[in-house]
Amino acid sequence: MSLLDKNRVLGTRMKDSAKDLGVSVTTISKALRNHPQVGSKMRREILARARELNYRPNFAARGLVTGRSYLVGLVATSLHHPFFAEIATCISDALKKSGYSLIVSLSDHDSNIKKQELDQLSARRLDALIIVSCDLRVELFFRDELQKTADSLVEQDLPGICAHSVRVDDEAAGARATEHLIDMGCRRIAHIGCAETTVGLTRLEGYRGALVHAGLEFNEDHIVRISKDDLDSKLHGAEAMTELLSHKSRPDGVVCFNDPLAIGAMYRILDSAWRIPDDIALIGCGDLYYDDSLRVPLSSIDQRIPELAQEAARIILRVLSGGVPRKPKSSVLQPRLVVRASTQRKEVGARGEL
Amino acid sequence: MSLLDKNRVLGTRMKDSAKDLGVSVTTISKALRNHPQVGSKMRREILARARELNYRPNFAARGLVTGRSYLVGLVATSLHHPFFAEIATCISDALKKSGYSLIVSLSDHDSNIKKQELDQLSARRLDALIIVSCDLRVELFFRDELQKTADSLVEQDLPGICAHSVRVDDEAAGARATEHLIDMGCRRIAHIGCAETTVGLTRLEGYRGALVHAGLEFNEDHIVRISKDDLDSKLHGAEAMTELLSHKSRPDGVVCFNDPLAIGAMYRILDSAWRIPDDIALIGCGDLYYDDSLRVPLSSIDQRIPELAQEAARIILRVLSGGVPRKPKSSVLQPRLVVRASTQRKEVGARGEL
DNA sequence: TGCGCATTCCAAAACGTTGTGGATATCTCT
DNA sequence: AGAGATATCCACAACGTTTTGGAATGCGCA
Repeated sequence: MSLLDKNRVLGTRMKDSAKDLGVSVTTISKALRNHPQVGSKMRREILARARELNYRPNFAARGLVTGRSYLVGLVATSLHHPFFAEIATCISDALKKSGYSLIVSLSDHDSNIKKQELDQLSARRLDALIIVSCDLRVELFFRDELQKTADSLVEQDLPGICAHSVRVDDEAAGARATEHLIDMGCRRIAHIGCAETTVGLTRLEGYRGALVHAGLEFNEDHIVRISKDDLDSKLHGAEAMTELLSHKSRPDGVVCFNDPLAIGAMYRILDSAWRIPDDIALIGCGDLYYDDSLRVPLSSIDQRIPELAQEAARIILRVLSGGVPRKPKSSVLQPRLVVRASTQRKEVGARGEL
Repeated sequence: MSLLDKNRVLGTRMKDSAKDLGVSVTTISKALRNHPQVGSKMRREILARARELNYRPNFAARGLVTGRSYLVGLVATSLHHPFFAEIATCISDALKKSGYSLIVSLSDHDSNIKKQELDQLSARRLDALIIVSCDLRVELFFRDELQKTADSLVEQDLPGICAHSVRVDDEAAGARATEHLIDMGCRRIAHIGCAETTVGLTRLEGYRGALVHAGLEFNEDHIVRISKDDLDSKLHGAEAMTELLSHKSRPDGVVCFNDPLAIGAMYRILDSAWRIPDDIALIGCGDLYYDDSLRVPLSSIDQRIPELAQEAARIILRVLSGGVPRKPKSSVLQPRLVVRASTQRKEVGARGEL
């Protein structure tokens, strides 16, 4: 009864076809994996029978002997943010094609990864681990464990961890956005950003660098720093814009840390009867929140998430297939400018017209 | 070298502590799982040693003998939609506590589940499968396979499949929203909905039922049907509202299929210089897109996703722990009305004032 | 002392697969 | 025909855990 039950749930085994066809399980195992040691007519016969019986290999048994689980872990803080959801979707997509499945581990409520969670993941003998997080506290827990599995991969740079790393160049993101506004003729370019995250600081650095490089003045009055928890709030974007508009030297261009902030700024600008982009050009970052109800289509910086995910998957697959670059490599993708109406001025190159 | 490599990656085994402590692996196995057959001092000793060696059980080996993978699959079309992201997060959270991990399988690009994907999932011997999808085509592929695993669970009702089911009462959602507008004194209540999905049709049914029950007229001119692909578009909400405003009998209340449509409608109403909620009361559904930049905070119907996910997890855990209600049970959660400014009229009960 | 009974431990057999080291045929070339 | 190569196939031992059916020990009790 217990045995019967098990068989029903666990499905057919190699042994079953073996008895039927009068061959050994070894031969079946090899036939199913296209091992050259088995002849073509035999292979055809075995495959046919396997299909008949609806045979599926038992991953647990296979994993036990090969030491591989064909499982990849994804650790993230949340799926609510489109950035993470997009990453998860793309990675799952890319890995699936090679027979890997994705285990997600989310630490939504408290942003710390719990000990128990870590234990679970490492007990599963994951073939690879992908960490994508803006929260550096993740690092503390994972540092010890990570060192042991060479096949891990980190999205953001976590200092002190030996792992592959794929990320987008945040400084370039800030710089590209700023340069674009400069190209469009803006001369008093403001920044609505965040000083509490690494990403925010780096983009700010890119913004500053672009200004300096173009010989423009870096004006502290043109910087508004948003708190970490208010970053996805259009309301705070609008408030920041109010502050910028109140200064004596009104900006003629605004680089925003992300799209929600930019959208908030946009509404405030329009409500104050300024024109976009003619009076004030506006650009966001992330290109995730493009919203068809926007009054002016928003230019943004594409973070190239699909390529990011694909590169991560590519590295994992290469490491796992044995063609190993054991030395952790850190690859940096260049963000891409997406120009829409919010920055597209007709009279390009007409400098200093204000 | 190959062996050495494996040991490094696979970690310490029971055998290792066994040799150290001079006990058998059986005893260790039982001690680690709090089996009563092992004495308390021995257990303490073993646990201490395991902690020292940073021992983690090998799930593959355990799964091979127990027939359980401690893996739960989640099949969804996409994580981009907040509804799915929320479900995934909550389910992962609830299962994690009992030692289960969540494997996600997304079929984003083509909405059909691919054969290969199904094979992968069933090869993993998942302990349970959760299907959450608006797309009934999923059913065709899964019907055969699902019948074999009794521990599966479906979020939406899939006809012809024998499985547990947890869902929110869509008809009630449509009805609650409509009743609320009636309570607020609305008499010409329009509906911006969708006739291409089951959910849309059921909510429409709830809307109609509430009208009839209150003795109000069901007016075909007050129904706008949005195409399945435009459901998350504020723009289409606005267009629908334009159409409603153009009719001779202007609605004094609008029930929208979801929040994005409602937000689009809201902007069109305000742009046409009508007041919300005094001239036109407005309610959405889903309560997912609450947006702090909204000009009027939007009333909505809470779909109770966390409870939905927890109920799903609870069923799974109960089935898996052996206290089995083998007969598939279908539980239906009641949606909850969330009242905000877009429907909150001061003069409640003042009926027929227009 | 000898008997029953807990308590505490263990050896051996699973679980379903893969890898190793032959064994047995079949062909090729002299 | 005989030697060597080449193609097929197979028995057996892993992999790390759980489960089963005892075996040993210590205890009270007659």
